[in-house]
Amino acid sequence: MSNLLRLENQVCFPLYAFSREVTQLYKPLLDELGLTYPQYLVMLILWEEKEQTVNQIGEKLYLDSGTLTPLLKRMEQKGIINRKRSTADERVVVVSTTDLGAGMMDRATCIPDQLIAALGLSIEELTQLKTIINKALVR
Amino acid sequence: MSNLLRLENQVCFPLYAFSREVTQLYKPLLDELGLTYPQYLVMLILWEEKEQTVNQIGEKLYLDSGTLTPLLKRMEQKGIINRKRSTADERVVVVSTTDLGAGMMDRATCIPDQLIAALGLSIEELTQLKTIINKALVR
DNA sequence: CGCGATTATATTGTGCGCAATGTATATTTG
DNA sequence: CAAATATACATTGCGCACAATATAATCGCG
Repeated sequence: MSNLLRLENQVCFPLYAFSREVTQLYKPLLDELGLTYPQYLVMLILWEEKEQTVNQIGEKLYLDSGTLTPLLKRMEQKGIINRKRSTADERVVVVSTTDLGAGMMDRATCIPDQLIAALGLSIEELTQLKTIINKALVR
Repeated sequence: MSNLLRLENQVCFPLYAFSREVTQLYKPLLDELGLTYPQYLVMLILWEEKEQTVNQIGEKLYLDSGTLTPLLKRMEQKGIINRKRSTADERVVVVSTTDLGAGMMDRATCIPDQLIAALGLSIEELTQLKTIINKALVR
């Protein structure tokens, strides 16, 4: 068979497997905050900028409303974010952290370091990884 | 706020976004075969070795029966694989390609090259990416 | 102003991914 | 050999992802 079709020769399979692996590495850390990984990404955005529309969140995370609407509703249920229609434009839903959600930031500050340690890659490797991936993402 | 919590400073977010992006790049190519990306990975395994147990597939793809059982049933429905209990050990389900599934390999040979082109990364970058990720995966 | 086009979000349906649990079959051990 | 244990797969339930479509609000253009 074609060598290129061998699983061991795939470039994208390690990427796919590693991405899931990383989510698993986050899990024990995020469990303490009661967040999933996509929910954590939303919180990162809201900790930076208190008010964001669904659209803005979607553009930053490359996710559409089919994913975000139910995800944000679950976060609202947990009491960590608010969702309210903009009065200026009734189509827009503005998302913001509640006090509870804002207060979680302190407990999250240790997560990046813990995760980097769990990955077991050097800073150079991490930088290379990020550089290569960002190059492909930007296109 | 902590610099490490900024979305733009995350290492894992680009990985997560890129992994999904790559699946989207595969989509038009795999649509012609009627496969999803995880199903394509299963076919790669079966094209290499005609008979594989659910367990062997799971170990190679890092997926459990909760994912594989329904996925393999869908592939069986499409008529591209067979699932049958081993007579030697009734617990084991042996998966193999049908003639239809085996015949799809020819049409798949062009996919790796097309995908690499779509990624827009140099061979060196692809090699680096694979090396770094594999190092983290092996641990 | 009115109406077609655009925009923002929601809904529906399908397919993963994974934790937790169930069930049947094998294997090990006393 | 029987009971305990381990193994292989299936099932259930939940949370993403994403395509396709729906709905409502706004915008732009004549």
